[in-house]
Amino acid sequence: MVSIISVAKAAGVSNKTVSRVINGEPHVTEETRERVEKAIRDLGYVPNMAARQIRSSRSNTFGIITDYVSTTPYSVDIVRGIQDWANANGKTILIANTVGSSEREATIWKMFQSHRIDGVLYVTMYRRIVDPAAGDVSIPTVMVNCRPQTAEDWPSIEPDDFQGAQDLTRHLLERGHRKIGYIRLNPILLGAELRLDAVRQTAREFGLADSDLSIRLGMEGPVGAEENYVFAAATEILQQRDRPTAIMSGNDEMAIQIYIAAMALGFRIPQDISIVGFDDFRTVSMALKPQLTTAALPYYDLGLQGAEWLNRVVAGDKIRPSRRVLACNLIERDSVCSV
Amino acid sequence: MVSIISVAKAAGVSNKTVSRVINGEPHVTEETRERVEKAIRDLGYVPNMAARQIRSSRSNTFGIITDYVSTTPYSVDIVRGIQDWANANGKTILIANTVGSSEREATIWKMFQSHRIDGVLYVTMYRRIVDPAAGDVSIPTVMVNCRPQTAEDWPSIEPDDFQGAQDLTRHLLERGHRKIGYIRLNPILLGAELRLDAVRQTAREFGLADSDLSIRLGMEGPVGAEENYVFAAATEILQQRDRPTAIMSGNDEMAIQIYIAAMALGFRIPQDISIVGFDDFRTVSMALKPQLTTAALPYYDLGLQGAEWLNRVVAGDKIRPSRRVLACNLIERDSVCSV
DNA sequence: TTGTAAGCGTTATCAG
DNA sequence: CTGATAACGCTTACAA
Repeated sequence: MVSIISVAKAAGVSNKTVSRVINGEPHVTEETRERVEKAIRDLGYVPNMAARQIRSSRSNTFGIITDYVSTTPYSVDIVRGIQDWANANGKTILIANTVGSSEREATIWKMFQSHRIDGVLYVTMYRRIVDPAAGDVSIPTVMVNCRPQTAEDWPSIEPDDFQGAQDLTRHLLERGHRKIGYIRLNPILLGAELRLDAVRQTAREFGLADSDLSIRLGMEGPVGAEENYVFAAATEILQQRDRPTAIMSGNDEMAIQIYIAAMALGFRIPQDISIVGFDDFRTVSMALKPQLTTAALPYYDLGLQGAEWLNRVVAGDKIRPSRRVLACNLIERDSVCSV
Repeated sequence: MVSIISVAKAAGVSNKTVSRVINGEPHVTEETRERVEKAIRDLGYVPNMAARQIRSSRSNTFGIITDYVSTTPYSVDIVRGIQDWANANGKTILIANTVGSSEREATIWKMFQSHRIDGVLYVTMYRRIVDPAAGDVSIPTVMVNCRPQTAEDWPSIEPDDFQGAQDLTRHLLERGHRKIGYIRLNPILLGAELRLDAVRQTAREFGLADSDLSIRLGMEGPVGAEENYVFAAATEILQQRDRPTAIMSGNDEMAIQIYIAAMALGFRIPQDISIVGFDDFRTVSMALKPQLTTAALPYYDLGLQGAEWLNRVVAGDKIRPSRRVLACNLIERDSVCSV
């Protein structure tokens, strides 16, 4: 492989001068610079990151450690956000998946160490509280879509499930819906409770009685192997005597079954029954007919801002507050109408 | 950071001996080994990959260059397969997305070079023929889910769309379906033609006339911004006088609209109309009610075997044939019944 | 403005 | 079986 020395020879200068040109340092004649640049081009020289790192002891690399994110369809946008930021800022990204194993997690931290990673983004697929097995390792870390169980040593950045569900509920209430069905997310998920609370609270603010809300459990059990009650729950809600005019789904995926349940009973969407989702998982929300009104999880921005934040932490900034929350914007499509 | 030298001092041996222990080389007394290992543990020593690489000139790193794969829900399993292999074999993975920009692609190849990557996995989200802008760079490469336009310099590994569609068609024909609707994938995709050909050919083999097949275009236009005719096409097919008893969908996602179209017309699935998908995109195929019978794209194995293959290429193996194809297995669920 | 020399943490070579 | 020493490609410190 062609090294800085061959370039120096070809250009008739010292290796240090080549280094200066490569790193855009000042104090190089325009003429020398051009000569060096020509030599670089002619020889096809590409700097060796490993050598650079070993000397400067900064790897310019961030690690992403995640449960399943990068291998699961749901939250890939977090990774995209991180990559875009890294890309724009000349950082390299290393991704590793724990797949839920804490043994594997320990291995990953070691691996990160051996690559002398500058910082870590700890990302989870579902928003949740975690207890990272970092062990003795101390690398600057920012948590994305999750937060630490114990002390707030590490900054975290999360979606605002509460506000998202609030907006969605208001959207319905402002369109005259006074009886609303809600099919709950798996209670294991942190978002489940927040979303449900928001629905309840907002309904109350608009003067609804608790009995105006038909709340049913949609899923239950360990993530990836849950029991699915959505279809049955939707069917039951829709067959009530004084049935709701709108159903809120714990997420977009569950909305598929609500659509099907509604149609099986002969209801038209949205004329007979309005439906909203949550997440804006587009493969579903845009494939449904009519397209689904939902609240978008700010995954891309979570990743982008998480990376940016980590960069600041690595640089030594002490940033407050150490917990940040990003809005879930309402995406209005065609599954809701006024009553 | 604690280096090999501090360990050597602590253990009272030379750096080379430490190196031997770390790399599991022979010719070290059991006793010496233990002393070194203790020192390593006590000091929390972790080898520096960059230093190792600089000396041995092998990075033990593979690069994944992809259009959108790792940032898009569809084919993340390819990446998972690669990561699992890498993980089991002590390789590091660098992922970069071109997002379709060939300018960006050139940058990525440079980046890979500067990390002295051992090999590249060129992965695409949809199966297609590509023309990699590797430029002058020559790193061992294996193509996954795609193949080169020109010479077959690079090995490729792809799903067998033809066989998958064939199995699906047979599955229907063997259950007595004699009139079949087919809603086509976007013709831009390589899989579209293969799947359609398989359907036509298989139907003919079973003695069906061309008129027994109702073939309609489901999508059209640039990927990511296509026109969607699925609902209309399904509705039209189902309203024919002598309507099909089964509809095959170009993929699982499109099947959502076929379900909805069928239900809107009052058909029950599968009693009145059987439906099959393609891909086994589980967020859809398992969320539908009844769950969708489909053919599974072998994404995980594509990744796993692609990585393994690349490893052999890097090691200098000349492997024939240079094009490999993996089966799309039929996944039988509940959306088909016999007539 | 440019060059020399040392050193980063490893592995390779070869001698003991 | 073990160790001294060179070498990898680069940056840093300092000298010219």
